[in-house]
Amino acid sequence: MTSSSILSPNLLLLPCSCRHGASSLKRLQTLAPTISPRRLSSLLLTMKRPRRAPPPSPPSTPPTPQTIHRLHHHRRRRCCEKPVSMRQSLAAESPEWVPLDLAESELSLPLTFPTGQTFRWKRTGPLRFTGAVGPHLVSLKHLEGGGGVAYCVHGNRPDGAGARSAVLDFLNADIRLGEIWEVFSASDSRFAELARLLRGARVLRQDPLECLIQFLCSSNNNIARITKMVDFVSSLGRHLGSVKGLEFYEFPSLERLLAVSEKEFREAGFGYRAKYIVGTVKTLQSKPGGGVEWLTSLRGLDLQDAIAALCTLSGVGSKVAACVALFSLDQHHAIPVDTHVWQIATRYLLPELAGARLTPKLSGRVAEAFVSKYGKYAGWAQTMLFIAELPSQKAIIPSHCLTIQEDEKVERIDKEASVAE
DNA sequence: CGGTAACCTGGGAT
DNA sequence: AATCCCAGGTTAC
Repeated sequence: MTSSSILSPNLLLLPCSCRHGASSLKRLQTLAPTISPRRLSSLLLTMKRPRRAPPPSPPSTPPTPQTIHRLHHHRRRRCCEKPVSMRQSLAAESPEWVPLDLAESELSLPLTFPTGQTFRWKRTGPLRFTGAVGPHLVSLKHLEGGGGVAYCVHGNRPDGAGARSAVLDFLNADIRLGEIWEVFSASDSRFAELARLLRGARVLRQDPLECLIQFLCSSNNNIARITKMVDFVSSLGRHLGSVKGLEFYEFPSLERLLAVSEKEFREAGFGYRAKYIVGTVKTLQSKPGGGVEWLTSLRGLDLQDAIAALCTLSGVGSKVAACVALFSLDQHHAIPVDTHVWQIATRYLLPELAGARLTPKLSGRVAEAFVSKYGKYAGWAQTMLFIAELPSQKAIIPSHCLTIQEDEKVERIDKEASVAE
């Protein structure tokens, strides 16, 4: 989301070159292949790691590959399920809703799903969203009276028993939002004010391949078309069912994606991103042990190494890499810096840079500033601040909390114009 | 090395 | 109606 989409029409005079970043890492690697990835990343990504905090390692969610995860679920605890006949009769019209043990303050669906983290979940009710979690077709909804969130599994899959833990894993349920926000709020009064309004805005823990392909589609693109493209990719996967007239699919495997040509992606409207996807899929497939395994292994790396590794993939620059790292690789202090985050940062974190244009180097400084202010969960803080600026949240955010207020637009334009002269 | 134009496409503004 | 601008950027000069 760039400033203009938020601020709308009269920012036409803003220089658009601010989003023309050079990417660098990949190019450097081709120019200087002898330099190690670690060295490269330190050259390009000045992002600091939190000072004392060791990487978080939630006890109940080890970095197990998703595939093993599924097999695991497949094998256990089938005895606890209801008889198949009963489940079948129930599922068609009135699915069985099971409460998740998550307080309202820990998960707000409208503040989590339609906020640009994933394009695969669809709104299937006022307070209800539906999507795939691995092989499970799941709906989530808020219970009435602030009773938290419940889920249901559609389609009577035989391994439905694994759905609950898969959903909790996907929701990053081991991370206590209340606790980390408390820390942010203590040192940041603006955060504290927004936090009250945006209670329950979480960072998801998506499947890495699924996340990567989605954000590969996102570059220099708009939400509507990204969604269309992601829908196309999804339709290559196994059909899981339909809810409220919407079709849902398991995300296609790497092997399935490998079978799609650049031409096919282009014809499906991917534009130049077709090349990126085909290239990335091919590179992944060539990794020893398999691309999925390789991606998952990035969960265990330091942030800078994970980013550097992702940036070796075609079409992945620092922004996409940070999104994948934050939304799927447990890199809680990854900061996806776009022009919008830039606006927030130059106003609240780095006022001395106000007016400058966003370059890769400065984007590194922004990330650094977020991490030194918010610590090991800086990415979560950034996500909440980002959500606050979304047009869809405007209604619930008082204007004095917004980075750029209505009456400032004119001033900004004037400033830009005078700079240009 | 740091800055810039080019890249697909479709919707909305001028 | 034709044209320009823009969209959660990355790549190649």
